[in-house]
Amino acid sequence: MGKKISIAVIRRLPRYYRHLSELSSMGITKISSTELSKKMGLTASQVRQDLNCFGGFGRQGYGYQVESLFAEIGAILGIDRDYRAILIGVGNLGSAISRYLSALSPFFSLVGLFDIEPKKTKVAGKEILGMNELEGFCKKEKPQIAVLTLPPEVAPEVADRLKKCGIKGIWNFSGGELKGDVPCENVHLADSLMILFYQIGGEK
Amino acid sequence: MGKKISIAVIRRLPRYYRHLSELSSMGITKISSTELSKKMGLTASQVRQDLNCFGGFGRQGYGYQVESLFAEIGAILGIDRDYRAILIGVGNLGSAISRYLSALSPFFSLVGLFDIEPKKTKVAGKEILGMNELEGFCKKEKPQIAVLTLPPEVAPEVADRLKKCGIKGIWNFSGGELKGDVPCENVHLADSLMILFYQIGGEK
DNA sequence: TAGATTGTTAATCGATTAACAATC
DNA sequence: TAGATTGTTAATCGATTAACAATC
Repeated sequence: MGKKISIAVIRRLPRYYRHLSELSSMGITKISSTELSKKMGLTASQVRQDLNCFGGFGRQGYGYQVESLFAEIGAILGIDRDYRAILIGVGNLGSAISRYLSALSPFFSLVGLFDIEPKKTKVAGKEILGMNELEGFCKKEKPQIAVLTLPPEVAPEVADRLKKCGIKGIWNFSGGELKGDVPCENVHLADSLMILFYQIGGEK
Repeated sequence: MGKKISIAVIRRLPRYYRHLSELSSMGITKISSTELSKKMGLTASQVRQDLNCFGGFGRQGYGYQVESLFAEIGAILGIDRDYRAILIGVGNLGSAISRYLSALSPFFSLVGLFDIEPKKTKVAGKEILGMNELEGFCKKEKPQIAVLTLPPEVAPEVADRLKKCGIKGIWNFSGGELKGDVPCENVHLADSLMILFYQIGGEK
């Protein structure tokens, strides 16, 4: 019904969320689009356009209430709901991300860890299951999110299995690209590092 | 002199690099803009526009030579040069990234690890130095890149010190935003996860 | 009321797509 | 040569910025 929200706007939402959180913890209760835009390195116009995609959160002649805007953006992003996730590929990166996610509890629950070779040692207090247990586990535990910290060669195949398991979103660290209709956020570390190389290289 | 390359194009370069690498390892020697665009989910026009920002790499009536295009893009990104880096903040994520970077050797050298509390245990075969040794170390070892895997509160202050140490680029995992003129690539894990939440929430 | 600042429409800018002449 | 496909210019689309009327 309403006009579609562009991906560019969505990608700015977590930044708004972060800056509003900071303002809030500094005890600031109201902010104008101009002040917020300066803090964030945007134009005031853009701030107002962005926020108005979702509704009139401000008050003319006054500005925006920090606390309520923060809550609104959190709700739009869907921070509040309780997410359940599994992680597949418990190598170096997988272990680190596991601990990172475990620390987000109770808003976020990492309910299972999987690896091609199940290990005796626990990570983030959880045992590591073998890939053959994936389908059974998902049937029982119903995670919505799968974190892929595994090699790019196997990512597409695992993604297919996950789709059949009812996974609703993939956080992909594999470095490969996943096609298919399951929503996916890619964290391409190698790409990011290459872009840094380019930037260092100079503007040419 | 030539027209400036847009950031949108730059961000696609690592993807081209990745796909060309794959084609190359499959033994494919030539590819047309149409074929490459299909593989990557772009338009053929865009592929030609992108590549032409840097020069006429193709041949009319034929297409692009996979191997040489791969090499060209690598050179544009600056993959070849030998980078030296330090990493600051050897927690879970820092340890994992250290090991990731160590595996890139010899094209990339992680020469030093730092933490507020220097530890006895080595990570990725390297000892962990205290922050007071930062300036001296940089003077001697001349790293160009600093990887920040530390809390957002301290990131700006550390970034300032790094600038004075002659650091040319920052790979920032802190979750905070760095202002200043040192080129910086941000890996915002929390932001990425929130965007996944939004996508799962549905299109509205 | 007067001043401030939003919400929203219009103008501008830049990036993507389409078209086609050049040429291998 | 005829066919294919690039390089490049022109057209379109979408996102950002500017402007201003609405209103707190």
